[in-house]
Amino acid sequence: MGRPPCCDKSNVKKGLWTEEEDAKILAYVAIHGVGNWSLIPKKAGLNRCGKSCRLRWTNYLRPDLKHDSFSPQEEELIIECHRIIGSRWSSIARKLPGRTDNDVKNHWNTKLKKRLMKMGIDPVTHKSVSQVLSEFRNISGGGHGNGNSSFKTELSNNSVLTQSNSAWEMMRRNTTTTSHETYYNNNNSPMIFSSEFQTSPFHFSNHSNHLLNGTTSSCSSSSSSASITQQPNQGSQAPVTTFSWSDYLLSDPVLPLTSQTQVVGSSATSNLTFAQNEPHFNSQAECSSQKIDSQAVGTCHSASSFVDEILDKDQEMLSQFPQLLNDFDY
DNA sequence: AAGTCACTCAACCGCAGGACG
DNA sequence: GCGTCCTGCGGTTGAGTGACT
Repeated sequence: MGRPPCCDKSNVKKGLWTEEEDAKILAYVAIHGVGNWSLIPKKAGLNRCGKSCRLRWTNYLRPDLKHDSFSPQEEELIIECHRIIGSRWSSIARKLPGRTDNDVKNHWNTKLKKRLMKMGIDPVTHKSVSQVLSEFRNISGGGHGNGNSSFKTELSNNSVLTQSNSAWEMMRRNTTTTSHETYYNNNNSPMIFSSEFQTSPFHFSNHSNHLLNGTTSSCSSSSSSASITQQPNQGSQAPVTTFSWSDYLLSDPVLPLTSQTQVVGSSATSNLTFAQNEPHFNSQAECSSQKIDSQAVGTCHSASSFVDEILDKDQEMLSQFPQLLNDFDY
């Protein structure tokens, strides 16, 4: 037995709103404020579903909304947030004053997604197409020939995102603090996250400008705009371990921490700057988001061999199928 | 000028979760 | 604990519009 409809849909108007209807809502809200949207249509004299009224208000009539086009800074923030947390539009919209989740979602679907595709970046994973294809080939080929198939599967399943989601929620809950929060993955690696990202201006890298200008950078360097800061060596080399996808799921924060991987928001200039204390981390231009993600979720050193393999296969594919990327059609 | 296509964006839909009695 | 109501959310749809043929 399904839930009853919120209103009698046969007797309510649907479709575009008229100026008169807008005026009624605005007049009602100006006097009574928002709340209990199911009653507002009746009280405001509207033949609309309450849900529709709420949507009209939140997406269009709210006085704090911007109705101009998205700025390059806003676009960059959307792309970066999407890379981190995926299609959680309401969370992304909260980073953009005056924008609604609907605005952000529409802008992503109509502009930003296509822009990334044109640049050869998979808009879902934010990895280069060649990387995605390479991973797909490894997965569909059963991962034979190496011992890291579980790790590959993990990558394709966005467990990085799983962690980042948790980071994001933490960020959302701490809108005023500038302290660093720490949480842990299943390797018991503390991940330090700066909630300052909440309020600070966005940091633009050269790559960001490439994104915004629609120019194409090399695939292997084009998929992340997060600044990668190499920190000085901080202790011993990370141990080499065997990965499985579950190793990258966020664990209960109350579990003890033993290892040292950190994702740190830089305190001064950048909201989305990740720093690694992994001693072998390198931030060369060839470092793809794959590499960044790998390191963000575990021990860089352990992941790097896999990443190197990916990049090698990338080169191999390019040499074998030079037209592949140019001809790739979404 | 007319028809077609592609794009944008407002609006809808259904589900999930919280609040409350 | 359960049912109901309300709100929030993400995915999807379709009307409107401009570009193109």
